[in-house]
Amino acid sequence: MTDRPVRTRYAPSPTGNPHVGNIRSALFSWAFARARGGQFVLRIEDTDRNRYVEGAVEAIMESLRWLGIDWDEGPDIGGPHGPYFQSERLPRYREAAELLMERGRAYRCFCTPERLDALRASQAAAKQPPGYDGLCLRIDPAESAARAKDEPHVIRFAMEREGVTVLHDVVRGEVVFENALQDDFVMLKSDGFPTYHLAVVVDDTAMAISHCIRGDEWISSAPKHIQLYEALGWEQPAWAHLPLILGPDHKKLSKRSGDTALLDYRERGYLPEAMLNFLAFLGWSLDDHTTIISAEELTRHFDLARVVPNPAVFDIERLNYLNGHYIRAMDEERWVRLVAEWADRGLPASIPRPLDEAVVRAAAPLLRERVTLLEEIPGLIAFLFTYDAPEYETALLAERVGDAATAVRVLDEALVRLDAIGESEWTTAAVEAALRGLEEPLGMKLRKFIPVLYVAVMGRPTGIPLFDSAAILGRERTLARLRAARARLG
RNA sequence: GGCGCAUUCGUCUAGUGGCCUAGGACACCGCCCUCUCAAGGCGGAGAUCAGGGGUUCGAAUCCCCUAUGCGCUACCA
Repeated sequence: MTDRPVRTRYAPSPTGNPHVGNIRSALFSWAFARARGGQFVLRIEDTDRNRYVEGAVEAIMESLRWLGIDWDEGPDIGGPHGPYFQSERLPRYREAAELLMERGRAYRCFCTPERLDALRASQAAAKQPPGYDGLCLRIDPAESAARAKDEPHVIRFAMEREGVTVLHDVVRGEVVFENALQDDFVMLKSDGFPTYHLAVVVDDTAMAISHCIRGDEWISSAPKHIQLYEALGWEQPAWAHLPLILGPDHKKLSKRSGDTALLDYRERGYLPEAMLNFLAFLGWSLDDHTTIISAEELTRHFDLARVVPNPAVFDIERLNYLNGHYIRAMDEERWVRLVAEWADRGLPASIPRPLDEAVVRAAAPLLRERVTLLEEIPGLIAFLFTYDAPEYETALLAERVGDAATAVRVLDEALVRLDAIGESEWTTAAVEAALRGLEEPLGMKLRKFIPVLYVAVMGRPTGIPLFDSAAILGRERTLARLRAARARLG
């Protein structure tokens, strides 16, 4: 079962933007294949024409690429087991269905959706377990074939009803299912498309998938797949059902329990390595202390044996921490590029483009320790790109020092000292020296009065370091802002 | 309702009979550092291992029962 070469796959349906839970499954499948020197396949399960969403395939590939998950075979690059769209593999499913009919393990069902609905309703009313009642199973094969010519029908799999079906799961061990409780599920729909159950078995076999790694929501249908493998006489892959990822409400992560599309996180300024690191430890661990891991290390050490069985809550705080960590860890050039990109994207249109590269470059190192999400960048440096300080409440000037009179003294003294610095000597060090010199005459610590100047210069009492900011702004703009603040106080 | 899975600090987890008076990380609190805010350093609080029975010299680790949570129960995946 596991002595085959390792081949795993990620097989999403193109029904929208992939969610983080889904991508986590892709990540584990990929990491496992890479760790074992195997292959990773991307297959698109587009068997439900009603739920197909335009652009979803592109979004799936974009999501994987963003995290650096690469595939060896797939819809875009082809491969020896193509095609990789299930909608293009219809004959294979029909072939399998027919083989099963010949073997007496499948039958046509002519029941209408209405009858099925009514059946379910009456079963529910009678507190009976829902399931097909086998009406069409009793139709004579000859009659069935005749009716099939012009009557819409599906093909159902005849589940074994005696005994039990045992799932040997890599993460959960042995799971036993009572066959008497099973249902003759539809495997080929009336439109000729297969349902997931048939398609996954046919394709995983055709594509030589060695490990079926998927979310835990699939575990209840595992007996369907196992019986299909047995009826077809094919070798099962090793099974691994991954724990679900829960939202803050402790329910399976979905649209209603918060935003979950992977790419949304990119838009908000999360780094791919932070997301990958975060996802890697949702349901898996390397050892008793590692919390930071790179894609390279993950693909070297990942092992299904260390996947835990219990569901994990998606903790955004942890993701935020990791994002900050990777921002601080990246090399200087990349950081400058990111600052430029996000500033350009988020700064008001009133600021002329292209943005002053020297300012961006000077501000970048000041931003590094203060940014958690890239989207915070514009707000922190907008004041560097305008002549005047951003709008602010005048009262803010005096807030930290207690009273307006003190704020006035601070501004007056600062103006005198700063004004004494010549245009050519205007540097961070000079500004710092001048302002530190204020402690004496003002009779208070720098930390006590400096918030006044922060507000005057950047419109807020907090932000990137003031001395550097003043240096970047230049003598004229800095003095103008201090004078403007002084004027506000009368 | 039925079936299935799960249950260690608020959260992610370590732990496979003695190394556990349960370790790490995020978040939280305090101190230090400090031009604000952060970042960083140091320290703290936080889990009677869901509850109850067993087995054993000894259990978070093995067995049984209960509770709770979640998942599935479609011609969706």
